[in-house]
Amino acid sequence: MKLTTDELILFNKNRVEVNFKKGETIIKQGALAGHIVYVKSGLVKVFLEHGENELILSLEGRKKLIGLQAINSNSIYPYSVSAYEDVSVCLLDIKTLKHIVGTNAKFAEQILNLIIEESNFSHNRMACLSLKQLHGRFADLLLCLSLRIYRRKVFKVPLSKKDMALITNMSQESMSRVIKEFNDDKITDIKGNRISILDFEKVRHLSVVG
Amino acid sequence: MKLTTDELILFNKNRVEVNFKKGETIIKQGALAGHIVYVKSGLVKVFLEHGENELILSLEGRKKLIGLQAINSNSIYPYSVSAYEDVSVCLLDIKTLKHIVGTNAKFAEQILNLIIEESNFSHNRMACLSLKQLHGRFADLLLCLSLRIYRRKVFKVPLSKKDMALITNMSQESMSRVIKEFNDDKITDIKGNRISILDFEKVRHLSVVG
DNA sequence: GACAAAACATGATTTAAATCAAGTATCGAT
DNA sequence: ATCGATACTTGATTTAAATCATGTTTTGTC
Repeated sequence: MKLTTDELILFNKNRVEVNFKKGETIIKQGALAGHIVYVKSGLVKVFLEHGENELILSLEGRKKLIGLQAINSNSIYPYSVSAYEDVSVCLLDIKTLKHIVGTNAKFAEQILNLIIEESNFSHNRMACLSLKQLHGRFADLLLCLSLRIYRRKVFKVPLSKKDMALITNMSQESMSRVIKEFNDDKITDIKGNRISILDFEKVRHLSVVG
Repeated sequence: MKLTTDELILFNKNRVEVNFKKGETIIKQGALAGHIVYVKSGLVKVFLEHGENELILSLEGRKKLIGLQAINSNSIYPYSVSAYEDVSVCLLDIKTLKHIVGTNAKFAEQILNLIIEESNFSHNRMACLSLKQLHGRFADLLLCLSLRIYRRKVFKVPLSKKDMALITNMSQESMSRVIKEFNDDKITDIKGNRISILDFEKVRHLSVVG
């Protein structure tokens, strides 16, 4: 999503640039929100901490705003965010943002649109996780990486197989088997952390049929 | 959620009251959004249509606003809504609402808060569906009905066992067995469409442990 | 009230996927 | 280069829950 002039002005006034190392926590669920995060580079995961388990809500890459949900009454982050690789971000003071949202209706409308978009994305992910099985879920991850994050058919990911298993809500062993099948069927060519999508239509089909 | 003065003024100016019969579609996913729905009475389901399947996003009862996600750029409803029983609603013209959102920042902020709240609810539901198993999911349904919708421990629902199975994403047969177990263990007393929660703490516990 | 049609219950079987188990490959540190 | 640790693979077993199959109860209709 492109940023508007309003948002760019805001950025230039209040930005603090920070780098996070691989594995570091960028946003902690439950903490009082001090800022919204704009990802300049690197891949991050947005996730719910739920007792022992975690549920990954989304992967986000460059040019994404994260933490907008904390612009609410209590200013508590409703999820955690951590870095899959070294990440560079801008931190935007949440009070400033809240002030602008409360006074500039056009700006508020745009933030609203961003959150609605995320809400729809989240609903789709819910459908993916609860209606599809292994192959469909992995196909969805491939589509997400290829279309939303890297915008190519061949790319390197900072994700281990274990990470991918967590994202698609399956066991590590199942992940291994699914990848093997995709490779054997010439749908993908996945070696180490290099992913090549060979048959995009088949991936899309598997995503649809579940 | 209580409505503010602003919202009430809006209501009084633009409301059209409509009744829907059990089973009727109130909002159709993919359609151009003409209005936002305020539920005056009756239980409705909000759901994604996903090929043959459907994924129930939430149950909503009286005093809820539904369809806020359609206040976005393209004004397309991102989900369907239908009536579990005879339902009485107010329809609010979406153009009017959009206009107010675009000009009154305080109002926009409130809508934003509502959508953020729904977004958090939705994330929790995602966690429920993908991390918990049968008993935990059913416990969550009981908590939702008892705390969010009816605000009592004994209530009648317009839901068949099949409906409840769909909501908790399990088969009808599993639903039967889970209910039997809950009744046998004196956690609930469910007969026909009357639900009594006998041991609230146990329900809460089952919801937590999954 | 009789009948068909749903809704519901329950036991047996099957299935998808997790877990368990045992291995190999890869990576990082010394 | 060696060692240990971690990541990954792959087959065997187990498990949760769906499906299948059948029976029973409830509901609505004429």
